Amino acid sequence: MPRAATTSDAFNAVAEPRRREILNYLALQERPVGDIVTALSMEQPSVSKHLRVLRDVGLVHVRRDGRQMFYRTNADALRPLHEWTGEFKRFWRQQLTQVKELAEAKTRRGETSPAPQEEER
Amino acid sequence: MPRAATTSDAFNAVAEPRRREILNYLALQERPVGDIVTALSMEQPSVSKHLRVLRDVGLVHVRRDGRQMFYRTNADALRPLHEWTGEFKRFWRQQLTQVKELAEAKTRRGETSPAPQEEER
DNA sequence: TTTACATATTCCTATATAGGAATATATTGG
DNA sequence: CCAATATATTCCTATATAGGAATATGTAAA
Repeated sequence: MPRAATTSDAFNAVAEPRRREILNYLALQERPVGDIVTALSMEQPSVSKHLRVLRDVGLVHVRRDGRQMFYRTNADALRPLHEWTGEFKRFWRQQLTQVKELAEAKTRRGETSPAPQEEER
Repeated sequence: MPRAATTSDAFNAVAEPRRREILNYLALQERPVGDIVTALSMEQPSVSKHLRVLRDVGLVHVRRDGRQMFYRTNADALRPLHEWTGEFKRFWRQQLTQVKELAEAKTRRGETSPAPQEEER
C-alpha cells in the first residue's frame, strides 16, 4: 500500500511545507491566487494544485469574484491537529517542570546547575 | 519532485495514522515492540518500520533491555506541530467569540438563537 | 554452541505524489 | 464574437512509500 493521499485528511495535507506557507499567508485575509503566486514566489500551476489539495480537505474556502478566486484559510480544519498534539502537552510540560524543580532543588543545596536539556519558548 | 520523505520531519511522519496510534500508545510509558504489535494488532515488521520512521525524526526514543527494545514517545518533538497550529487559534477563537456575542446580543433582543456553527470542546 | 525469542531489514509492487511544460476553462472588456 | 486576464487541469517523470513475505541480526537460555 502506498502512502495515503494528501487529500485524505488535514494531517497529510499540511505535511507539505509550501502548503503550510500558503495557509499562513491566507490566515489573515482572503487573497486571489495571483497574490499567492507573487508573495510566495511559486509557479501559478503549482499554487493552484496546492490549493486544490487544501480545498479538498477543507483547509481553505473559496469565493469567486469575477475572474479571480479568493481563498482564505479555514482555521477550524486545523483544530484536530492542534488538539491531537495538545494531548502530549502534559508530557513536555512535565519534563520542563521536573527539570526546573531539579534545578531549583540543586540551587537550594548550592550545587551547580547542569545545562538544561529543554528550552522554554 | 515526489512527495517529501516521511523521515524529513515530524509533519510528514505523523501524517500516517498508524504512527499516530503508536505515539499515543507510547506516550504514557515506554513499551517493547511486542506490546505495540499486540495492543494495536499490527504486523511486527510493520511496527518496526513505523518505529524506524518515528525514530529518524526524533518522535520516539529507544532503550535496549536484553533482547527487547523499549520505545517511548518524545513529546517534545511534537511541539513544533502544536505551535504552528496554535498560530491559527485566534482565528477560530475569534469566530467562536463572534458567534457567541451574536447569539447573546440576539437573546437580549428577544430573538431566536440559530444553531451554532462551531462547538466548543 | 545450539536453540529460541525479539526485533530489524530486505525485496517486491501498486500507488500517489510535486514540479515543469503545455493547454484548457472561465470571465470580462471592446 | 474576439482578445486578454486569471485559474485550473492534464501529461509526464522520478521518487517515496506501506504492506506482505521472507530473511537477517542480536541476545539470552539450555
